[in-house]
Formats: sequence, structure tokens, C-alpha cells
Amino acid sequence: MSTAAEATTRRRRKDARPQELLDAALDLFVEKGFAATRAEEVAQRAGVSKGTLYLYYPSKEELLKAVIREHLGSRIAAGEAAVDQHDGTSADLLREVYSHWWQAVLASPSSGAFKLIVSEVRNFPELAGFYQREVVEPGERLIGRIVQRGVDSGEFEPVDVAAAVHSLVLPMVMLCLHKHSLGACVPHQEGFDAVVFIRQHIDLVLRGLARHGAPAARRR
Amino acid sequence: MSTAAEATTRRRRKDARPQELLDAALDLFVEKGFAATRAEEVAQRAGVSKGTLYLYYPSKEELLKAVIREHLGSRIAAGEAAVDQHDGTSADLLREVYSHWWQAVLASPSSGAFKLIVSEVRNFPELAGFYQREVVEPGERLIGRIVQRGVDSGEFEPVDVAAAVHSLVLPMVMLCLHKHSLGACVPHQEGFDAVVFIRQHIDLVLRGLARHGAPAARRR
Amino acid sequence: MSTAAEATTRRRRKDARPQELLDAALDLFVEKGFAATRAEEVAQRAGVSKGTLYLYYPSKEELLKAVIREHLGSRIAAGEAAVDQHDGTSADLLREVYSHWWQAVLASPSSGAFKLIVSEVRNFPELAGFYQREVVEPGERLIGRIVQRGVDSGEFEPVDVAAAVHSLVLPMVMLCLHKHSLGACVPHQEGFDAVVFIRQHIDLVLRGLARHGAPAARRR
Amino acid sequence: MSTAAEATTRRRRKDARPQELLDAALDLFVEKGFAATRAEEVAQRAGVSKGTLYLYYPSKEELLKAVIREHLGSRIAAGEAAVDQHDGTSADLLREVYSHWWQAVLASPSSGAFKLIVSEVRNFPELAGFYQREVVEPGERLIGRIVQRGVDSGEFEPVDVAAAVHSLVLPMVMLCLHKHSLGACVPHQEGFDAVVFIRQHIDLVLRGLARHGAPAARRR
DNA sequence: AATGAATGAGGGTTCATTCAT
DNA sequence: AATGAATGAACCCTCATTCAT
Repeated sequence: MSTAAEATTRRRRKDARPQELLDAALDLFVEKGFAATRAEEVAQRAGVSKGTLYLYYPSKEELLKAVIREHLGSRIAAGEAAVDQHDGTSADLLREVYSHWWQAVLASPSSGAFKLIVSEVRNFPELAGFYQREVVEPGERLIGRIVQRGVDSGEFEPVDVAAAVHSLVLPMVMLCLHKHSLGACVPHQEGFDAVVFIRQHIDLVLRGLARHGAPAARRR
Repeated sequence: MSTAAEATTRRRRKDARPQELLDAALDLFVEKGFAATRAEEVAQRAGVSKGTLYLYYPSKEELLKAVIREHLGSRIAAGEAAVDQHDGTSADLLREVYSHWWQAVLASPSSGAFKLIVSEVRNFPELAGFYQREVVEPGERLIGRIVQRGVDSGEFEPVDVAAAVHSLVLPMVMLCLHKHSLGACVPHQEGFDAVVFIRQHIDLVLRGLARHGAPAARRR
Repeated sequence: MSTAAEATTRRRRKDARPQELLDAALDLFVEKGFAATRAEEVAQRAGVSKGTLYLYYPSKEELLKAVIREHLGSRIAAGEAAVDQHDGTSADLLREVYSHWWQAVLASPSSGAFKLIVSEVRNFPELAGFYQREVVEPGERLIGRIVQRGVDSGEFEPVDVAAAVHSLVLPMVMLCLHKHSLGACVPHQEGFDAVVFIRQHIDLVLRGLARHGAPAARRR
Repeated sequence: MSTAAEATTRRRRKDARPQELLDAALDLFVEKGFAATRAEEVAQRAGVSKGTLYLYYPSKEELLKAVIREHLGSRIAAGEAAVDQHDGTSADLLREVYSHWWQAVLASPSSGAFKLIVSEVRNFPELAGFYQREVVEPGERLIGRIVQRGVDSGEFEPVDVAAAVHSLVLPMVMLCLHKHSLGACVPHQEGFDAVVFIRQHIDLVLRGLARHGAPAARRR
């Protein structure tokens, strides 16, 4: 093996470590909570020893913050573009962009990060500002723009936009929390499918938003 | 003070101990999480010594379970009666039962118990069954009955009742969680009032449920 | 046993703990150094468990500081009074006050505290100010007063007082250090007796200080 | 640079490694103590990596011993020759040999080795024999010979030679210790100059040793 | 020879729980 | 019943040492 290849092999492992540790940490922090997760467990799940964890993250707390940053760092940008380009109805826009996005989040490990925020903010108040800035505000702004667009075009009733946004978003977040709390404990309720529910919820809200006299939101 | 009076005072305090401990434990478990809360802190906040805590609860874990039992033990019965007796529209019934009830929950310390469930179920799976049995099922049954009533009477569209229930309930639970996580950390968002939102959310959902051709849900 | 007696028994142990811990800590810190001494060793030598140490001192470092404070806290006051009251020659005063004092120090566990200072000041610079203030300055001032008194009375040559003080004091401190370093490792050098040396050293220095033409310092 | 020159450079660096490591180790061990110094710090200060340290010394402890050997290995030989050749007064000899030698020691990094001995002998008793054999005994023998020479020649009082040697030597060792402990922490005491003190101390002791009737030790 | 990633034993500190008073 | 001193298992983190590259 050449020196370059050697270095590469070693490098490859080293480069992969932080991600492996973050993945392990997310799983365990979400499952057991930060305080109840031992640093060594995280290391073991990542396939390294206790000491190695500390080569990459200076403390368990910094590891938590890195996990949060990774999974809740701004991901809204893509959505913004979609909103700008869309030229159909606001109802379609919401159904497309929004329900797809939440399905993806729910299916991804990032869904657990919401539980982490809920469980740990009060112990690590720095997280509050980060979450507010990176998730809450851009998220509400994005959905708010869509709703406002519908109101402006006469497609929706002139509702309180912020409230409508909450009606749309809160159940989605709750689905994420549920997935990693009760949902992981009880046998799946027959007949409940989160993905189906997302669509149903949007439909219901869209019917609530629809302007009287305007055509009702189409069922697909 | 007479000896009898002293005895009475002491007795009263003694009788109050378990409740004081539960109150202190709820506060702290909700704020910091179960694992990050020290048994001694709970005792101190309840005004007793560490040892005394263990006279009333055999372990920190049992204390957690008692807290959960206290705050999430069946409270739905009252609602059931209201449903049976009501003879107005289902929309009114929903607004009444539901908005009053959630306002009460949100304002009470019990709101914190939802955060406890979300944060701790996976560490104490016994809680899952309890919560499912005592809260989820009766709660969904209650709201479900009201929605079904509206569908049956032709007041509501023939929607998927379970989905509508989730659309109604999930944001409420999320409000409880928010109150004890982010909401306790960031300065109150101007213009956001949970109680107002509850009404707005019901109105929105009721508009979504309303049968075409039927009169729209009245704004109050 | 009466309640008072009970309390007393328990209290007695509790009151004695800090001193027992300080004694154990002094021994071990002096012998092995601060960093090489384990907190648990200190606890064991004091006859308690690891956790108990932390009921009395919040950290190993605070334990070190308490040890230093205990053994190097101002003890010079007594000497001051003796100097004020003495009305014999300065040579006699020095022999009496000073050699007695150093014999006492050398025989006591406090002698080890000098080794602690030498070994640990650079890691705990707060100790420097304390030692300077509580030991170096009052000590040098005291001895300096005696020497100055002799110079003023014509008993001693008009020497550099500060230098003479160092000539007197440095070997004494060195004896303390030696006792707890080399002196604890090699078989006692035959013929070397620290107490005898203290007197010999004073005599030598006094002969060096003595004014020409004045009667030489008497040998005792 | 030619390959040959490169090889030379590398060789030169490689040859210098052990010395660079010893220098770094002395500095750090003296400053922070052996136990509180990390092997990696030593390597870093010597400009090599952690692993390289272990190519030259099999353990941190062996590094300590090498440091001690380097700085306290027999250096007294030069002094012995000076004593043999000297034909002036013993006082002059003492001043010359001794004051020069100690000034050199105090100014050199070797002064720190005394602190190392004091701090670490009890953890590494092998050091005790080495120090006794290489430093204490030859040093005391050398100074002792000079004093004895003065006594024999009638220049000095017939004092206890061993005691006089201690009176001469202990303050010097103490100066070395001071330099690397308190002296490194507190702002330099105004008016204190170790080199001046060395001369003052010799003068004082020589006056104490001087035979009555014999000419007093000259001030230089 | 040199590096530095990896290891894991070890040590400081915390805290649930016990129990003598 | 109430206390709080004491315990020791457990956990976070460090660092001497190893070894693949």
C-alpha cells in the first residue's frame, strides 16, 4: 500500500467518525434522554471506545449540541424556492411542498431531534435560541407565506395567518414527538398511518381555510 | 397552642406530605427531566429532608409513577357526562367541552405531565400502557363521539373520525409540551396566546368539518 | 440514650471529620504530592468512604487549600508578644524565640506544609499570596525586628537586616523540606540531628553578626 | 538542498531529540510537578509528537529519571580540582568556589532539578540514593574539605564542620527551590537579589567562622 | 523514524439509597 | 416519623501507552 493510500484509509475512518458518533448519539439521546445516556454507550454504538468519543467532541454536552445542529440546522431554504416558483393554487402548494416535507422529516432520524428539543431545552437554554432561529421562525415564515398567498389571491378566507400556521404545524411536530415516545412503545394502532394523516389534516385545514363561494379545496 | 392543636397541625402537615412531594416532583421532573432531577431537590422543594422522601415513596422511579398517575389518571369522566347531556349542535358541544377542558389542563400543572410522558416513556415502558389506557383512549373516544355525533346528524361532512380527532387533539397536546419546553425559555412571542389559539383552531377545524350546504360554524 | 446524647454522639463524629480529613490529606499530599494522591486514599486514611470526603470539602483542590490554611495560617502572633516583652540581649532573644519555634514546627505535621507550598504553588497560584501574606511577611518582619533591635543596641554589626534574616530562615525552611523529602527516604545520617543543627546555625550566625569589640555571643 | 544535506539536517535534529525532550521535560516537571505534567505536553514543547517521545524514553517515569540524571549527575569534580590547587585563604577559596558555583547553578536550568528531587523523591525512592551519592555527599565533602582546611590552618574556629557545611549549603538549595516555586509566582521582592544574597550569606558565615584574634573575613 | 488515532484503566465527583440517631 | 450523615456504584472525562500507517 502506498503512503497515500495508507493515509487515505486512516483518513477515511477518521473522517467518518464524527458522523458515526452523531448518529449513535441521536439515537440514544432521543431514546433515553440526554442525562440517562452514558457517553460510553454512545461510543460503543458508534463502534469506538469511550476515549475516542472525546477525541471528536469535548464533552457530552457539546455532542448534544452538535446533534441538534446537524438535524435542525436550516433546511427550510429548499422550501422557500419551491414557494417562489409555484404557480398553481395555494392549496396545491401546501399539499405538495408541505406534506412531502413532513413525510420526509418524519421518516428521517431528524424527527427525533424535535423530541430532543422538547426534552432538553430547559436544561440547555442555548438550544432555545438556536431552535427558534433555525426552525421555528423560518418554518413559520415559510408556511405563513403560503397561507398569506392564498388569502391574498382570494383562495382562502382572510384568517389569522399565524394561527392557521400553528394549526398546520403543531400536529406535524407532535407526530414527530409521538414517533419517538409513545409510538415507539405501544403496538402500532391499527388503522393509524402518519403519512395518511398528514394528508387528511391538510385537507381538513384547507377546507377550513377555503373561501365561501370559492370552489372547495379538491380532494385528490 | 394546645397539645391537641399541635398534634392536629402536625397531622395536617403529615397528611399533606405526599401531595407536597408530588407537586415538587412534578415541577422538577417536568423542568429538568427525571434523570437530571436529584431526589434531594425534590425533598427540599417540598420542605422535607432527603430521608423523608423515602418514607413516602420507595424510590425515585416510584415517585415518577405516582406523579404520572396523579396527573393523568382518568379525568375524562366529566366530559362524558357533558356529551350525553348536550342537546345543541355538535360544533357547540365541541367548543364547550373541548376548549374549556384544554384551557383548564393548559393552565394546570397537569400540562407538564404530557412532557413527562413524552420524555420518559421509553425509559419506563409501563407508563405507555397507563397513558394509552387512561388518557389517549378515553380522550380520543370522547372527542370521537362528538365528531361522530355531528357526522350522524348531518352537521359535519362524513370525514374520517379518527383523523379529525387527531387534528383536534394533537395541537392541544403540543401546546402543553411547548409551555414546558421552548415556551419556558424564549420570551413570549408577542401576539401568541394559547387560549386564543385554542378557539381559533377549533373554529378552523369546525369550518373544515362543516357540511356543504349546512350553515357554517358560527363564530362566537 | 437521651436525644441530646444521641445528637452529641453523632455530632461528635461529624465535628471531628474535617480535622481527620485534613490530617489525612496533609500526610498524603506531603508524601505523594497533590496530583498523585487520590481523593479516595485521603478518605480511606481518614476512615471514611470516598463520598464522605465530599460532604466536607467540595473538591480535592479545596481540601488542599484548607490544609494549607490550617497549617500556615498566621501563627506568628505569639512570637511578636515575646519580642515586645523581652529585655535581655537580642542574641538570647533569637535563640529562645526562634529556635524554640522552629523546633516546634519541625516536630509538628505543619513542617510538611512547606513542602506542599514549594511543590504546589505554581499549580495553585492563589497559594502564593496566602503564603507570602501569612508566613513570609510576618515571619521576616518578626525576625527582622529582632535583628534590627540588636543592630540598634550596638550588639550586632550594622548588617543588611533582610539578608541576615534570610541567612537565619532559609536553612530552617530547608530542614522542613528535607524532613519530608530526602530525609524520609535515606537512613538517617548518623551524627545529624536537626535540633542540634538549629542551635549550631544560630550560634554561627550570631557570631557573624556580633559587633567587633562587643562581647561575642555566648555559647550556652 | 541536496539529499546529503537533508540527511545531515535530519540527523542533526534526530540527534538533538533526546536533549530537546529532556529540556522540555525538565521545564514542565519543575513547573507543574511530575504527576500533573502530561507526556504529550512534553512532546509538544520539544516539537515532536506524542509517539516520538516513546521512541526515546520507554515511559514518563524513565524520562523523569533521565532528567534527574542529566542535571544532577556528578558536577563536583571541577570544584575538587580548584580546592586542590588553591593556595590562598580558605575564606577566599570558599567565596570563589562556592559563590561562583552556586551562581552558575542558580542561573542554569539545573536549579529546577532540586525542586524535582524535593517534590518527587518520595514517589521514586531510587532517586534518593542517586541524589545522595551524586550530589549531597560529594557536595558536602567538597565544602567540608574547605572548611576543614580553614580550621586546620587556624583561619577558622574549630567548629563542627558538618554543621557549618549545612549552614553554608542549605540556603543555597533553598534559593534554587524558591526560584521555581514562590519566586516564580509573586512579583520579585524589591531589593532581593539572590546573587547578592549569596555573597552576603558567605560573608556572614565567614565572620561567624573567623578565629578570634585572626583577621576578620574581608568584605570584598 | 515519526505520527496521531485509538484504547481503556484510572480518578474526581455525584447522587440514589440506607440507617443510626 | 424525621433527619441527614454515610455509603459506594456509576458516570464523566483524562491521559499514559500502543500500534497501524
